[in-house]
Amino acid sequence: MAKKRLFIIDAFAQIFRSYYALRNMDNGAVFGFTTSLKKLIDSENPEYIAVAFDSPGPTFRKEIDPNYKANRDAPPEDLNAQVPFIKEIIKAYGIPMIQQSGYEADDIIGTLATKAASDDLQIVIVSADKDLLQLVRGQDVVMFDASKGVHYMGEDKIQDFFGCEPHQIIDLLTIWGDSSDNVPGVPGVGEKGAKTLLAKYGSLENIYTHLEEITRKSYREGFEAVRDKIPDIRTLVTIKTDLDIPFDLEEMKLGKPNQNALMNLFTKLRFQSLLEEDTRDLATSTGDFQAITDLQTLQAWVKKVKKSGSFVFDIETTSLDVIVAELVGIAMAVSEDDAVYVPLAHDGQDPKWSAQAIPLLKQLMADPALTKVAHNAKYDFSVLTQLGWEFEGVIDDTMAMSYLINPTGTKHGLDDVAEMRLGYKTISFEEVCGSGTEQTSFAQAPIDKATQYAAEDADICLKIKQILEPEIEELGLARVYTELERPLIPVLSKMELRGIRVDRAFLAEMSKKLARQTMTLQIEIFDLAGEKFNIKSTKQLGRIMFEKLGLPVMGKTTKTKSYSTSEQTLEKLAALGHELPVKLLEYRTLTKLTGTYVDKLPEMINPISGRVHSAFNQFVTATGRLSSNDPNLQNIPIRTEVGREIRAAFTTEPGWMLLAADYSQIELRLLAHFSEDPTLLDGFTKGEDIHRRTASEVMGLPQSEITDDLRRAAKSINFGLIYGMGEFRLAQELGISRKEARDYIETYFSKMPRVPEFTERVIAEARAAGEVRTLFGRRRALPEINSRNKNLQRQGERLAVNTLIQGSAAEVIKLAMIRFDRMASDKKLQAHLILQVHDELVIECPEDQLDETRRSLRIAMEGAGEFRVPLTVELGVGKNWKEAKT
DNA sequence: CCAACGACGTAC
DNA sequence: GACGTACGTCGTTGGT
Repeated sequence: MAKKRLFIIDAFAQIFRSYYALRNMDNGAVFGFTTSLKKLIDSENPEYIAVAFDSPGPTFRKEIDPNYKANRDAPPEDLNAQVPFIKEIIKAYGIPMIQQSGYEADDIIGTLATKAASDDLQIVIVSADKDLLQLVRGQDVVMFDASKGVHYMGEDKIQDFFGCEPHQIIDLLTIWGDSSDNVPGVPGVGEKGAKTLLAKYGSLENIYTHLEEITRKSYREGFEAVRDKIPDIRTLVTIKTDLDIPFDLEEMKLGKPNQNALMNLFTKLRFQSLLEEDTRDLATSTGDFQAITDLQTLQAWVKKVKKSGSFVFDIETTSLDVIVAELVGIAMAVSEDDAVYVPLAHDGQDPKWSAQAIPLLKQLMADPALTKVAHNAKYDFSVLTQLGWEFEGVIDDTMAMSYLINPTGTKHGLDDVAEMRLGYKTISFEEVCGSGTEQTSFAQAPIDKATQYAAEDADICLKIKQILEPEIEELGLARVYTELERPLIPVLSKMELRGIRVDRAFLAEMSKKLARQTMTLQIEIFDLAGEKFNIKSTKQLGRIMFEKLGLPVMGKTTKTKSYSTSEQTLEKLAALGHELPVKLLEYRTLTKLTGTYVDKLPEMINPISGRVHSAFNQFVTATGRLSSNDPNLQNIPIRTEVGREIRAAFTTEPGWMLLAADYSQIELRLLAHFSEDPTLLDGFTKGEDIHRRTASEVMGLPQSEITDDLRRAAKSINFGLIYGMGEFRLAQELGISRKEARDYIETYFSKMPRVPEFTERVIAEARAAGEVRTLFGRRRALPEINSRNKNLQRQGERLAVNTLIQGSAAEVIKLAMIRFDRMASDKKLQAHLILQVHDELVIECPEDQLDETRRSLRIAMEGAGEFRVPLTVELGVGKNWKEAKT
């Protein structure tokens, strides 16, 4: 039988190597150490494993020779910061860490190797440090270096490295010394001399016996000079093998890692690849969940739910589209591993059953004393309210919790969170309903399979809640959760369900006009190019412009070394008097409009409601803004006249009106509030044109003398502050030199010093905490702000400032939405929120409620926060969105 | 045939 | 290398 193996890892050797190999990565040392540990375990499958650490304080060698390792720089601060994580990971793997005050890892390894090596146990030293070769003994003790081609190194390798016999290594090192550890050795004798002499005389002792025979004078003198010091040097280079450390082989037995702890660590460290890898082959659940198909059992469950005060639920439907979705069943859970599924409308089920069951379930949802918990509650809420169910009481959402805990980097789907937080792989929807063309509706799924799937989701959601809820509390996210994100969920649901009316005929007419213009442009472009080609292919276009027609290459090349044909490049070429780029710019504008909006919006009209129901996503952005998709209604054109025309297609029903309300300069007002800059505060308080006011202040001129150019410069800086703009970008923006841009910024900062003071404060706090917090306490982790990569650091600083301002503004408008929704329902207004576009709300209401709605909207928005400057809203009314904005 | 990606462009 | 946050379209690429 083969020997069992004990792998002993030289911790700092591995850590240093990883740190320098991955110095551009955040926590690179942790990542490198972890991956090589995993690789070692996977490829070698060790029976036993241990990690040896150097003692942090002075070692006995230092006492012998104060110069020992005195040449070493202190380890970089950001490496030290990573060590605790590495220890956590080793701990999660259940691997013992051994450290002995006053000794180095080498000594621990030496001792273990000597004590433990036996006929049954082979010691494998994991290190690339050749000094450790002195411990190698036949088959009992070998070295392992995964980074080299040769993995195992035995005694036979000693000749390669040292050119001497195994027993001569210590003598060799004593003579040679070790410059990296600042061990002197024999002066004047280097590697070559040491080897030759040892080969001739066999040992250091024998060299001294025959010292007079040595012909080279410098060698003789060297040996004479250190004769007294030889014992000390020998001690320095000799690895201890007799430390008094306990040795418990059983503890070193490699077991299963603590997946939960690892997942948490990898999540915290944002090691995406490790997270995926570690959960990839996890077993799926073989839980045994029951379906409820009789009234008595259901009644018992309802009773249990009421007694518990809260329950997790998850609905199963026929579609992800909430407008058409039909309810197929509901899963519920009140405690761990105790979930049920109530099938309601599976194929072949008796409709009498759902007629009995649904009222009981409805009653639960409408019970104000019961807290409901769901993952992505907006979906369940939407489907059920669409079907006429009513909700009272708190609805918790584990997706919201997951997002608030880590808004960047990770996904928040139930399956994703389960994998990450529980290390648990759920039954996939495909396993129940098939995939691709084979896919069937959930209603066709057999009830037993459906039960395992649906009840598991409820069970998982409950388990996730138990982990995330305390975390929300601990991370100080309770306020943003309970006051903002949670109450916003039904508001967004209602917005999505309501949708917006789109004038199909108007767009069809517009499409025709644009198609004619596009066709004309296309012909002109082919004419100028001298051939037909695909204008939308940047590759082909680049070839035509820069190779065939020889236009000057100005806008540099892109990442993939193709020519840039961006708007900026085309503008520059157009300015040189070239005709083709002018046509291309027009062509781009028109095809963009048709391709993205004019021809696409009609396709998005829901045949059932006749309206467009775009999604408003709450758990996507890094800052706390909403996002919108299918279609994205947050990037409908407004800057060009032809683009703005598209907004006229967003309309309302006869007898109804649209209201569009914008916050005026909300982000700059927040900048004024946070920085307490007197100029900004005064300007906003007096209702002045803020860009003109700042320009006046900075230039020391009355506002009446501020030219358009000066105002434009001030405006650019004002906005640039929010984004963390540098002088390079400002120069580009204003078409001035870098020096001029730098002067502008300097003058601005000197006249309004509170502003740079504010950004510096935010940055300093973000650096200290490794995260930034918004008005409501939302967090965004910013590991890059402490990176040793200067560019990443700068990036982190910009993100800190921008996230505070953008995120806080997003919170103000979210609160306004909640307030408006509540006011409208309190006042029994029929008004509905329709759209949110970051600083704008669009509402539709009956004409006869216009005044009341308008008042409520203004109050909801302007009163959404108390700041050092007023929040003001610009409010317009019209039959369509374009009209309402003017 | 499809998924992933790059380039580009729209919004705030 | 140089200003933040999103999403959609198109063409290309690199697989199946």
